[in-house]
Amino acid sequence: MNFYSPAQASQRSGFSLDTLRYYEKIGLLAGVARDSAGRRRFSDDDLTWLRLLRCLRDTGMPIAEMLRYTELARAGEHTAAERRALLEEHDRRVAEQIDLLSRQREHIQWKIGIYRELTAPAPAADPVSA
Amino acid sequence: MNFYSPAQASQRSGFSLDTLRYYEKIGLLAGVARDSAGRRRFSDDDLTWLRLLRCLRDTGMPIAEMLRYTELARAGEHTAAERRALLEEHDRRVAEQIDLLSRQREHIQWKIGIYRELTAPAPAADPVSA
DNA sequence: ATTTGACCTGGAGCGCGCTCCAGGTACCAG
DNA sequence: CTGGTACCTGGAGCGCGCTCCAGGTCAAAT
Repeated sequence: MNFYSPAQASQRSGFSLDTLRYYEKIGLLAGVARDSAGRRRFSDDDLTWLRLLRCLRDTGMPIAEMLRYTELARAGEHTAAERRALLEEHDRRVAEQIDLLSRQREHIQWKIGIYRELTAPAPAADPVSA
Repeated sequence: MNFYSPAQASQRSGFSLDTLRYYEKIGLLAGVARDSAGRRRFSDDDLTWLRLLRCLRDTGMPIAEMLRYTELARAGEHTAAERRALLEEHDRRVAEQIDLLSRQREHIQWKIGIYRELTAPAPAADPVSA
């Protein structure tokens, strides 16, 4: 069982110190241990949980929904099916998101193509070289 | 040369009426024609421009940067290289974004996999059926 | 003994991107 | 003439997700 200081947890999770405190405050992160001076000591489990939160945030899940998931997780094994459904739903949205980005990216690249023709030979990607 | 009412422009662009007015106010959309009563009449060119804005927004470009692009576009042909650079930069970010989403999606799917084993036979995707 | 630095708390503030509202105008239908 | 509807304006307000701040505690280093 390793323990991590707030600074280490921040670095490993990619959340800022303030965000870690905020997440604990709103209930996304519970039961973080404290040392005698009241300072947080994050466990490996905490970090694993943070990695999941990071994943959900990165993929655009709103905090309210992460909270829902968190509460289900805390409620016990019998909520597993619901948690699974929640993640599957989210996964579908992520797939759509990727799809939209890919399609819009084609539009961008088509536009870039127009500029490539317009700006002719293309003088390397260095605007200062001239 | 077709013209479109605000409602039509909204529907075709996917931006709300308020957003269209807002975009015009901040300068993302300029030179929209008006009828005798002062109502906007969007042209095909306006809609083409809106489609580009929609594309940039969907891919996460901040408004400040769209504004920059807009100003370059208005400044004339000689800014083409800079506009191209801007889009290429954005395209790279979009690629990264897609990449991140794809990687995080794997994490989600791995997690779903765990729930699949946990919740056993999987009773079709219908939480009400039981 | 004091300084430094990492951490604590509660609560205010912020940046973004809209979204809503009040109050008004112009046109069309009955 | 009366509604009704679609639009107009300027400006206030909002939801989200942090982020910052003031004022304080503790422990190790000098």
